[in-house]
Amino acid sequence: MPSKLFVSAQEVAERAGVSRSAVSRTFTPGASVSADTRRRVLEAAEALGYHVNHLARGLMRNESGIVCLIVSDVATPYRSALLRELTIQLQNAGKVAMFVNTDRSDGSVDRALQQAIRYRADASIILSGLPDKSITQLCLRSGQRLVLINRDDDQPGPLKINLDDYESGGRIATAFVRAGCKTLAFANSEAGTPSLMGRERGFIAAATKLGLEVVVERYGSTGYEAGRVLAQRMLTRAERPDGVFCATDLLACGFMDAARHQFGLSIPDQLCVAGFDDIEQASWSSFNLTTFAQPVMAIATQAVKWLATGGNEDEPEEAHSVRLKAELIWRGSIRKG
Amino acid sequence: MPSKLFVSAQEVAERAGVSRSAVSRTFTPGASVSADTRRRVLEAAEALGYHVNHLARGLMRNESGIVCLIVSDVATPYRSALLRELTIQLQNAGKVAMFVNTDRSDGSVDRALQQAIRYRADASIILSGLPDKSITQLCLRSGQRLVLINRDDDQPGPLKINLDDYESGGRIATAFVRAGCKTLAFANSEAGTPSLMGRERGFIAAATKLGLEVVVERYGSTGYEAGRVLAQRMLTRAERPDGVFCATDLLACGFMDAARHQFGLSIPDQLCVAGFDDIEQASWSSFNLTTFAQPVMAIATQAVKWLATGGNEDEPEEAHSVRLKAELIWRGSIRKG
DNA sequence: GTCGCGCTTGCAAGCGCGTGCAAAGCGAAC
DNA sequence: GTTCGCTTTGCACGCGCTTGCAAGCGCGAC
Repeated sequence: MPSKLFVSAQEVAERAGVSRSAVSRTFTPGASVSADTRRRVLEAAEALGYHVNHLARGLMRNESGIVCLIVSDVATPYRSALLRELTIQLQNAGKVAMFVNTDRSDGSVDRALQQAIRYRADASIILSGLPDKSITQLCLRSGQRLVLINRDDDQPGPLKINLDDYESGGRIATAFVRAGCKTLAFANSEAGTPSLMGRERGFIAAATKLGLEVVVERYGSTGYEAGRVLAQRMLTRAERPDGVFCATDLLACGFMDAARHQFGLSIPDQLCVAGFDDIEQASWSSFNLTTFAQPVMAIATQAVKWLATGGNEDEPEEAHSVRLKAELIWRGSIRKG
Repeated sequence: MPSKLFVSAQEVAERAGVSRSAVSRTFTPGASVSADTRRRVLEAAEALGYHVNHLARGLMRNESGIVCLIVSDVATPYRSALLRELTIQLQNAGKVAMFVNTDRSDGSVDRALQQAIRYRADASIILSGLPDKSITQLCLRSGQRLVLINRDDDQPGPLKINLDDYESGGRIATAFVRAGCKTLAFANSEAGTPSLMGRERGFIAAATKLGLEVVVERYGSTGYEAGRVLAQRMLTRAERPDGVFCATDLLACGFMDAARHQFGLSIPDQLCVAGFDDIEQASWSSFNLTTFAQPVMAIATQAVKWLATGGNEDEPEEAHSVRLKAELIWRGSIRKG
């Protein structure tokens, strides 16, 4: 318990020889203060090291300026990239990011949202997991905005930002066929989130339409290790696939490493690989991975814009949903058709 | 401006038929409430969806529960790993993490600290950059704890957590010599932070003592691309180094990729490489990098412990400084001696 | 029956701030 | 000099909460 030593508006007022209201108004954009008063207040504030107490301000204004970011696996390249973009844009919008880490345990997201409520966050952005419907309702009733990124929930109210996962799956299938691949495969994790499943379904559908079957394997998380295991499973099959779409770049990295170092395969000559996310490592020359770029910046922009505009309650539900396009980044892990 | 719809203690009190104080006490650990009252309050709170307003609580208690994390380059593997560990441990300690992104611009860290002050953060943890002395003082005067990680500042007051960078440099020099390396080099960035320079100096000192000279190059940031450039510069020298210590793993990854794919060198046969940080990618089979592990967990533990114990003002200044050991992780990028 | 003790409970003050309201100040217009 | 209109200023209240204080209550001991 720190002794209360933060300097308050009262002290500034006394030093500047004005009323406390004058101090308050000086730090409230748009309030009516004469140039002279403002100057004296600012001088006193500077000298004393005064900074407006946003806790108290939030109490009055009923608007804390806090936005809660709810996310698991922060240390993952894609997640941390998105996080970075979000925090930067939030800062530029005058908000401050509060950060809650979730694990995969039940109710973890719910607890995170309760934390957001306790701090009266203006909004919460959910990058992982799905909250319980009741708590979502509580948030919305409390006037808290909600953004779901790649979550694909059907509750009305939150802003939902999604990608064209299904179509991307289709696009890459075509690319594999053009490259002359005969045996396609999809390497997925067991997570089974809507985005991952969308890619899978789109890939299978397009391949089928093109007259090719797709082998699907699902294992573990969306990380590097799972990619290695998937490679072991797939590359030992009687009919070895020669075109593999991995649900994420990390899976692809693990897959490629195993394919090359354990199976001695050459990419893209003997095996074509594609990923999804366009994490930094995808561009490293060890991988040189053809992949889909998550429009991280656009996602963040959309999310922050929604918070800023204060999105009307009465606008049509369609307005609460945004679909962005994942851009295909062509590198060297698929043969040129 | 959300209409005030958060439910307050008052409403809970009315519904439960008790006074507002009773509600407050129910949610204050250690306060005196009868089992019966507590039960009725909890029921009412549950029904109404009440959550204590931590903004108001912070105002009274003069303790917000907020800890501010100040960091640049969040999307970098090492940073995000540390961040992850910190947020998890903070959460377990009942704190909540507030997140401020800094760029490399002047005063960026100072602005971040001001943000921390505005929200009356109980503490700030600085992972990047260095604050101005005046603002550090202001923080301390205001009763805010400060933690500097790998920052090596000499101001008294903050807790300083550092590694044995110098000694690590020495250890790896020995390893190179044992592996039979004849021409050593140190690949550094231009950042020139104390930790990077410590590794450099320790490496040079040990190598010199062992009778070897060290070529030093510094370029760019601590990232992959800089590693590539450094490889280009170093591997085209007349006397090509055969043992290279890279200041960070990312540099090492870039260096290795260039060495293999551009110069056709085989690692560790023709070239030994070591890094620092032990980021996840270091363990990938494409790199299989011998490196030093940052004791991320221990760093976080130390930082959080310091916040919890409320560190006495009057304890000796030495207690404000912690030195941790980086563990050498032996993989395959250095020949066995 | 009375007293005293310990646990509960309500009252009220106050944390630092924003803001409506009315009084004050000031200059221009007549 | 008076009036009008606009800007600036201070007062006082309230945001939702914690907490010291004193009153209330139940109960066993005498």
